[in-house]
Amino acid sequence: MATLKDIAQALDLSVMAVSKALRDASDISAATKARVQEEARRINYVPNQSARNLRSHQSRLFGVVVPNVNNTYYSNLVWGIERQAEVMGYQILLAHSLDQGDCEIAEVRRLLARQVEGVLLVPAVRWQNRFMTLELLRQSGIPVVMLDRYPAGAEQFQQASWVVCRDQYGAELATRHLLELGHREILHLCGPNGSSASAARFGGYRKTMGDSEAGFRDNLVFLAGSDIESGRKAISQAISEKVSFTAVTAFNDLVAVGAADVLQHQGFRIPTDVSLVGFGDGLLAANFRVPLTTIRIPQIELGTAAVRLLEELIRGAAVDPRELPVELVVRYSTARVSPPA
Amino acid sequence: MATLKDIAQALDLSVMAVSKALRDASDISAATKARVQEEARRINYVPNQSARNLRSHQSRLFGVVVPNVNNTYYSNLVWGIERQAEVMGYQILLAHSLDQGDCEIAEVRRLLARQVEGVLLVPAVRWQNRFMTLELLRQSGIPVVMLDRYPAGAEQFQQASWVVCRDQYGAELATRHLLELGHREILHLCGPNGSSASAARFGGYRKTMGDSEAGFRDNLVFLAGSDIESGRKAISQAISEKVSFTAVTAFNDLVAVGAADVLQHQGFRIPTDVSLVGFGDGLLAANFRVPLTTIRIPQIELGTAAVRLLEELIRGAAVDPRELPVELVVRYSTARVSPPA
DNA sequence: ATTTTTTTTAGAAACGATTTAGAACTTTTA
DNA sequence: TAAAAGTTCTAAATCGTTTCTAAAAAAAAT
Repeated sequence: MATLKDIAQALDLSVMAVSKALRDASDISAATKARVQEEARRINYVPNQSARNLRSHQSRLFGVVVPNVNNTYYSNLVWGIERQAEVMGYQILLAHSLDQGDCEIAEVRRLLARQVEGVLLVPAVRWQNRFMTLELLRQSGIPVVMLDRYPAGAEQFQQASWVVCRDQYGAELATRHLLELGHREILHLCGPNGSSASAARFGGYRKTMGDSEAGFRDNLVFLAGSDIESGRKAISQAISEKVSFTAVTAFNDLVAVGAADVLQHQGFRIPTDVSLVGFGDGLLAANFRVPLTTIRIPQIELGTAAVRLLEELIRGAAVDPRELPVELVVRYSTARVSPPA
Repeated sequence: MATLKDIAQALDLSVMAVSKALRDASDISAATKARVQEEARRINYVPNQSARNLRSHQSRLFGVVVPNVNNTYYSNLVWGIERQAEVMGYQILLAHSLDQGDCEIAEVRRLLARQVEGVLLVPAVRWQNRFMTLELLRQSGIPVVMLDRYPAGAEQFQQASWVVCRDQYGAELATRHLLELGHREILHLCGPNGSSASAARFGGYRKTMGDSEAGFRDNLVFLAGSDIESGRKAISQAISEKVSFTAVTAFNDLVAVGAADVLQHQGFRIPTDVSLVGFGDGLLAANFRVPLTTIRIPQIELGTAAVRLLEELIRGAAVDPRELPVELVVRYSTARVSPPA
């Protein structure tokens, strides 16, 4: 592999001059720069980032930790992150937490070993110690931006911030939409415990129900999770408990899909018998068996916004967390409540 | 950030001894190792990978280039890759080619600058020069494993290999399935030009049709691509050309979904009027409006197998490309052909 | 007690770039 | 014409680790 030294020798220059020429420094003549650049191209010179990094303490590397890229929601975040990072001249190291705290911290440690300049993190929902990762990052002086969710009390970490969507408002929109269609018995299938997004969406549901004539009743709330299977289980439980309902709000599209699956198998028609609202608006929502009414999250923007925040943190600025807007997308899984048979 | 030196000073040892102790070298006493490891933990020591890499020429880094992680198919590959890489002690740098040759080569160059020990690549379908990337990698002495597709003639690159699925066989399965259901007029919606996968799947379709009594007719073949929109366009063209057909084989699930969308809008019922087979079996296939009969690709295994091949290449072994098995998954988008009205 | 062998630790150099400081040369200014 | 200023390049030190070589200490053998 060619090095600066090779170029320097070929052109009878100092290594320094070559280094500076390639970085377009001001104190190198245009003629020399041209010669150097040509030679560099000729021998296919690729700078050694490890050496550069070691000396300059600039890795131009971001670490990204998501539960799994398998999930479209997270892969959209990663996509947004990578696109924006590339624009700003950074590359990304991708790691998976599997939503487990111990994996998360192990991965962050590995990222730190690579001298990443910042970390983008979808915090694992299950922590043994909620702040361990943030604490480690603080100790290392590495800023972090969380996406999608964040632990309550994260404000105390100066080098941390987060980008989420307006979860509570989104859930309010969803619930209000159902109320306006005449539904009164509306289930809520909660997301995983320990996720601020779950809490916020549940909060939006509870508030809207409480403010309505329907009122909030906690026997209409079921713990699901964030995947299809959890949606199946939750709705099955609701059915087996013989709860009466005409509509369902789900933590996300996958939970909605799982619920829809079971409902249809049990003979409920959607939306004739049961209306259903998802959250997220991934590819699946629009193309599901019955296209889902859902709350649209600007997933890619979540990623790009997070990188922008991270850059500000790196520059030492104090940044406020951001909340991105959401909107209701009405498709075919919701309809006016049908009069009781 | 704590360094080896800090530990050495605290324990009154040489930097070397500490370095070796942490790597569990054979010529350091157990007592010293214990002391060192304890101190390392105490001060939260994280080794500097850049320095390590610079000196030892081992980055323990793989570069991964996919068109976009947005696409579930590719994100599944990335997931498989990362999982296996982690097992083998490697981290991954993720980059996007957008399926464009110039992006691809630029990204590979950036990966090389990071001293990656190997590259995993889904080659862009559009090359200005098909072998440019492989050539660059050969020059740099970095092995590469391609996934999903590869340029014809790639055998000449000793440090390159690839992992694909049995594309041709899969298309044969799909076509035969339709023939067995009594279909004779079967469309094929091709994948992008320049992809070996497209060619192989088309080949499987052509062979099976040619061998059957139905025979192969090229007016039943339409160029689509790899996304939903391209599926829409291709089927629209088929309809506008007034081609008579009772079944469709699509390059992948997304193309199938796009086609189904248009078909249903135009009043065709699936599978009553038109049978449809996808390829891939992503999340969407099982949960689409009408659950798709499709060819299952072991996407995650594709990723893990690729990493294993890459490791062999790194060890200097000559490896043969791999073909992973596929299987037909019958759902609800295919049915016996209905007698002409 | 001396030599040999084995175990354990230390020193110096190196990896490939950048930072800092300053030298050599040219041009401008007084 | 000498001093000041600007331009262009160079030398040496350095980043944090590992490799290579060798020295010191401990244990075993004579």
